[in-house]
Amino acid sequence: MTTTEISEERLNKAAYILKAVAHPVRLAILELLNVNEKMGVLEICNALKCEQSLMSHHLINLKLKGILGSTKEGLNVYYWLKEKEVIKLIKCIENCNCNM
Amino acid sequence: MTTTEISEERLNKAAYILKAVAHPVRLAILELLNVNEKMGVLEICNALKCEQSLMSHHLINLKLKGILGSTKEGLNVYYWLKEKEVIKLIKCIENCNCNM
DNA sequence: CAAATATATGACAATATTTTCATATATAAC
DNA sequence: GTTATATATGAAAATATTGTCATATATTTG
Repeated sequence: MTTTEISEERLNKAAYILKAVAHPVRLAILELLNVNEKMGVLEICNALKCEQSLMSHHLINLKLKGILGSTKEGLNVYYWLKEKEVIKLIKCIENCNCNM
Repeated sequence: MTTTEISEERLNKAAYILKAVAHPVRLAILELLNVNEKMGVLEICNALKCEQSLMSHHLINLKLKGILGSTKEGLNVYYWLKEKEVIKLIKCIENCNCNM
């Protein structure tokens, strides 16, 4: 295995995780769960004005990548921010002097 | 203008910039230009084994968003990393405990 | 000016992501 | 068990991104 291969794999992984985060609704989920510790799906839907099924897709996407955790309690499923590190990505972007 | 609107705009912008970065070749460009100060297009193509036209598209994408700068000197166009802050995004992702 | 070189552009195809919708599943309440 | 509620799932449509190719433009060299 060459150094280039390792590096390529590393960049693939980084891009894969960055892609998961690079969506306005998913960023909003992260900020919400950074503030709120633990929230049910409908709670998140209401807070972000996003339809339930679409929200499920987003939440499962983030969970799959280890960014969120979830637990079922009765009828509700609660999600939380497992990988707090990702909040720094948003802070970092906001420090940038980039154009829209 | 409500707080929610401002926040939505802010998240749209953050997602937009994160998307620009969330690609293995574009991440590689950033790392290369973080180390190299200033590079011509063909130099970058060769270093990253990427076809010229595709590389132009990537470079122009990053430049459009203010992440890279460029200057023409004779036949060559040199690109550099204008927004060094974005390198922190990669570092940040590498500190995360996320899954592929 | 013709030829060579470096880069950009634009249209299009290929592929991936996002959204929607209908429905499935699981649990709780009656 | 029937009904109501919360969430997940999967297919398909809508949309966006990525990659390819042919060619345009600009500059230099002979």
